Amino acid sequence: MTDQPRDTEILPPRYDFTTIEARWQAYWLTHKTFRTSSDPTRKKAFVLDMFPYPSGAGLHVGHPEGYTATDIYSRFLRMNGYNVLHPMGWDAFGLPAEQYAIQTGTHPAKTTQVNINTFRRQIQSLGFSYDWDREVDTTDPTYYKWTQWIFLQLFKKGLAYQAEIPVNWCAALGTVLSNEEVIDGKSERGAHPVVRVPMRQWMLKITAYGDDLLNSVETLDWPEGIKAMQRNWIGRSEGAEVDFTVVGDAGTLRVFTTRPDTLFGATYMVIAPEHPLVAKLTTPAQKVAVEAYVEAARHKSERDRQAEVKEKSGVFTGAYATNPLTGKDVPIWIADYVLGGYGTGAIMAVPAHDDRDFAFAQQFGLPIIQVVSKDGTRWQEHPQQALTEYGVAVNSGRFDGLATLDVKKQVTDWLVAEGIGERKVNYKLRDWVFSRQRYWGEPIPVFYPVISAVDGGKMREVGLTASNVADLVEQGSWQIDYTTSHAVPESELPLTLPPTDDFLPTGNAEPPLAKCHDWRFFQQNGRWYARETNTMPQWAGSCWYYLRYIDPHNPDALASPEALKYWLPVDLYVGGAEHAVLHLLYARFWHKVLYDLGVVPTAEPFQRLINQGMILGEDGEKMSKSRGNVINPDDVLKEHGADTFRLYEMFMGPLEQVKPWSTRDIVGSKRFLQRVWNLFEKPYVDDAPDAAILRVQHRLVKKVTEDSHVLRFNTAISAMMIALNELAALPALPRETAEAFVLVLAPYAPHLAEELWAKLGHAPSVGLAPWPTFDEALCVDDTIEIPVQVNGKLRGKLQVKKDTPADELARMALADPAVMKWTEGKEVLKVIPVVGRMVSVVVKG
RNA sequence: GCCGGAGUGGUGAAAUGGUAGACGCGACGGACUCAAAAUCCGUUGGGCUUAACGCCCGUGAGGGUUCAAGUCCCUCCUCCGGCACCA
Repeated sequence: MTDQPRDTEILPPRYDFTTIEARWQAYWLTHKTFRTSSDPTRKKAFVLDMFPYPSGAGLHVGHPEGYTATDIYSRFLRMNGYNVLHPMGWDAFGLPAEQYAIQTGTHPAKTTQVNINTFRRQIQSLGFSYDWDREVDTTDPTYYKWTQWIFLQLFKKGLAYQAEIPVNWCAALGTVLSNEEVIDGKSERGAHPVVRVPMRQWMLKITAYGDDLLNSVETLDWPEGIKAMQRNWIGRSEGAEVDFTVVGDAGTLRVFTTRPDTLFGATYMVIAPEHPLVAKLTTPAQKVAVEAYVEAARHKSERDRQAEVKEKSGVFTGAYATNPLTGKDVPIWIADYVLGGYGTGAIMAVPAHDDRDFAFAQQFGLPIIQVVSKDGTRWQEHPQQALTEYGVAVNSGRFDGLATLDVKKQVTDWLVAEGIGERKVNYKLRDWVFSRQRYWGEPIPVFYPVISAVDGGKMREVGLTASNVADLVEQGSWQIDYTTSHAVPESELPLTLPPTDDFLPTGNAEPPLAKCHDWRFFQQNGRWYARETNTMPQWAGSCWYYLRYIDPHNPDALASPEALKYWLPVDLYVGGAEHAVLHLLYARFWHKVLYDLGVVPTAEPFQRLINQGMILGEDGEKMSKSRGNVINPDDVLKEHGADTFRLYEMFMGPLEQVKPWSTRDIVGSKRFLQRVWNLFEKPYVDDAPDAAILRVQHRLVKKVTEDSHVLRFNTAISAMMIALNELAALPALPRETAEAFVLVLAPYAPHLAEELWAKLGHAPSVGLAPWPTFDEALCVDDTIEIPVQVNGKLRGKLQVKKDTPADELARMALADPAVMKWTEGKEVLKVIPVVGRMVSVVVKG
């Protein structure tokens, strides 16, 4: 082994990816090869990745998948003359850094910087063509200045408000979570228990944009599934609110229904346990039972409630209300299958035509009256289930025989005319709980007056320190007047986080910032004020980062209007489907607010969206530490190099598809690059390629061009492999063909392409060289093979000139011996020649 | 239950309604080598066969449209993702 020195005269040098990749990565960085600037004279493309949260675990093999796709696309567009904005940044506020800080005592700012550096190094080692001068970091005060600025615009428009509402409190995380962050009654992060408790919170009125967010979903070039999820989450439903008069009491009980046509079948009513009228409606005889039920419902977790979907629970209040259509009195029940937070928190129950009401009525023996029928006939027996589909009205007095849609309209008209109801649209979407009781987030730029608990006057005491004020507030002799919120003046932004070491949660609902007295309390014109100590959720920074990329160093605006006009909207946005609701809905909301303010010129931020499919472990399961099936990108890079890694991830299958990693298969991509290297070790000739080689070349360029346009990178790579297989057989390589090959390879394996481009005698960078062209006519062989089918089965093949006309094809097909075997003695009914494609013969007998 | 998406060789996959399985992996056979690795060449959907020629079957199941269906239509099954007491 050791006594056999490598004979460099005979063996071609191996493809040395380590040296090549280091060389070109350094070149691109120092020369800022891919730096971008606005240029209104050029066509633009904004190609965006969902920026990562820089976790301590480092890059995952899932990250490079989307990043490689956008990088190939960006490089492809650049070579095709586009001015491409392709940036990267860090979504660096958030719970994990803070959790880590709590465990280790390391300040989150420090952890975050370390993690960002790791991520940047890893991302750069993949050779992506980002414009690093545009890197953004959501935790940078010059960045979050504008996050706070946007919050102030929301505040001024009345879209940010405080409310004392039941929120999703997660004790383990020490913070509240938005509805979107709670999955199955547990926190999205960490799966910790979540309970509903009332707390003062900052809210964003996303519901004000419900219709807008819903309607413009239609204009987006997004995957159908994501659009459906957005529609679903917004959950618009049209119906009516109806007043029922409570018996023996002048009051009314208002319900929301989407089926006013079934009012005749409303045989009882249900109010939520949280409903404000519970106490008033409950009769003395039922008081004990109702109070016990309400108390039990309050202590049920979300999870408990969901566990009993099949089994309903409830208690009769003792009260009755009058059905306005039938005039009959119906009992009012209280049950937790009616949600306090949706509609009016009360329903009219129509057990015959609603599954939930049916189950409840069955369980408690309440009457079930059919008022809709599929065919006009009535049930002869007790029904087994509710009929929820539309049909025609029965048992509905003057509406009998009318179709459901007509009954809906007429009943609603009647309710409106009588003044006991109105048309109403409801949304599942709730306002966004925007405050978090954590340290590592953007401070909410709001403050409140500190007032005396004794006389309510504003404090003018002199000679006090912030600590004194904190003590007085603690003792309760002074109070913070949360009802009077003042915005921090825009000129004072950013309101920076105090650099405290005491960032641990307080153990109760009070945020860590409350402990920073010198930051929290300040005096102005002799009066004391207290800053808001809640911070913003992680989603805030990611709601608008794509805008900052457009003009990242602008000190006077989040971005200049000219730059925004040039670059918006994002032409391609690639990221994981896990952000289908949260990030994409929030970002769209902020964008629409900014659009209404005239800050951004488009109604939607992300015109086209693609979700890359998850990369699974080799066992076909989701990668996770506990399964031990995690592939570390650093290891792959070290062993195979960045070009191989990129190529393999794209060759695995369609971008959108979920696919398992295969350590075995990746060698195929590496072999390909090695063989490309070997190909360019051949001598070059300057003669024009002959027709056969020219055909290989033009087919290659055509296929890669077309597939790159539509992001079908797997088939583009396959086309390169096919071309390589053909060219590898040649003794020498025509220069023209060699150059075309390097150029189409460049977006996919950029390091190797730069190396070969230099080897061909060109100056860098191949990434900025013009894309090669192809001639459709040169892609087709002069003679082509035409299959002949007889009765749908392949029976023969014709070798013909490519332009052979239809009648000639038909004649040749019928004269072909292989075909004649199947037509002999049979009647030829029809011959269908398709020029350049095939001939189909139909025979009988 | 509802909403999305997908079912093709041993395997990742490919196929404007027009020769199903390109390309890659693996496997098998061969070359090179003392040998191995690497590399190169060949074969590789299943079955039948007089095995050179050739035939039958085959894209989750069943129907339909068409000269022609993996592709379009209907019914069903399975898997994946999301939502789920929202009246």
